[in-house]
Amino acid sequence: MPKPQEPLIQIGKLAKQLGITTRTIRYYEEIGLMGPSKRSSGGARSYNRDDVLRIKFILKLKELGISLKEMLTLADTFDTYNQNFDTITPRVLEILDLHIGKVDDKIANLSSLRDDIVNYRSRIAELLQSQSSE
Amino acid sequence: MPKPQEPLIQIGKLAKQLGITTRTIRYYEEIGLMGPSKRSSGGARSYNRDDVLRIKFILKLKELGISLKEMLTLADTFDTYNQNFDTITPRVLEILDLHIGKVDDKIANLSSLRDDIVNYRSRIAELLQSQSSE
DNA sequence: CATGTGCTTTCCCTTTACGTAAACTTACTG
DNA sequence: CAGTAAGTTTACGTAAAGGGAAAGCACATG
Repeated sequence: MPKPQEPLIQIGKLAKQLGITTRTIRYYEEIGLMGPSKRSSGGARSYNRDDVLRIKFILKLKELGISLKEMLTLADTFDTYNQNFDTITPRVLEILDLHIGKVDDKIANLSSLRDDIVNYRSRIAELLQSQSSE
Repeated sequence: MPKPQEPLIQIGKLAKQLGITTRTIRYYEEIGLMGPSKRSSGGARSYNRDDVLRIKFILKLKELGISLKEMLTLADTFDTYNQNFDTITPRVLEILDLHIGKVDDKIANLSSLRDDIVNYRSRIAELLQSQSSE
């Protein structure tokens, strides 16, 4: 039986929806971040909800500063993990912990830098203030 | 009179101290992030405390994800600001506010992503748990 | 049926932030 | 004085993440 009609979307619409270009989506497939996409009868790529979620996830990780290459090794591990659950999962946990640590570090750095900038800002604002009152 | 002996340092030592390469330091000068460096009689670059601070600041901004090009425009604005204080300072405040906003956004995103990862992690850990108890 | 729109692949181009090698000085050191 | 370590400039190379153009299908539409 034919699958219950999945909502499929074409690359152009998807790109517009995500605010990226079609090139980017094809690029992610090209380097193996996406796995070969299903095609319509005419050969056009089509994406379902899972595919969309995956791309969104990639974009999120990217925004975080994780490189596409790093994502690839993560993806590899997850794929392996699908095959023999027991042995590989601890490794996945390790990787996740490592990334949590990295994220924590980044947050801390950003916060401290934020403070620096705020201080800088108020020093300048004070200067302006004292000037105008003379 | 000769300046009170400033502590000067050569490029190699400085690079090692900062954990970067000499190429990087020369590159920052090359693109105008650093201004032409003073030279020893032999022509070797030498850096004082201010120079070192400046490079450290650059590295900090870089770690934050600000591109060298963005830093250049920031530097431009600050340099202009040194010349006619009154007119340019509001613009500097604007830029700083803008960057504070960006940093806030990044922190928020990272925090939410951190939560995602942590949740993911505990779901996997639970799976492992329930498996081993069967 | 011509035309337009959106898709396809292939291929070369671009930017960022340096790496790296070549060829040459300067300065110390045995 | 020969050697070596650290510096110099010039210039080409590289990895990452796509951009953009060319040439060709597929499908809808006046």
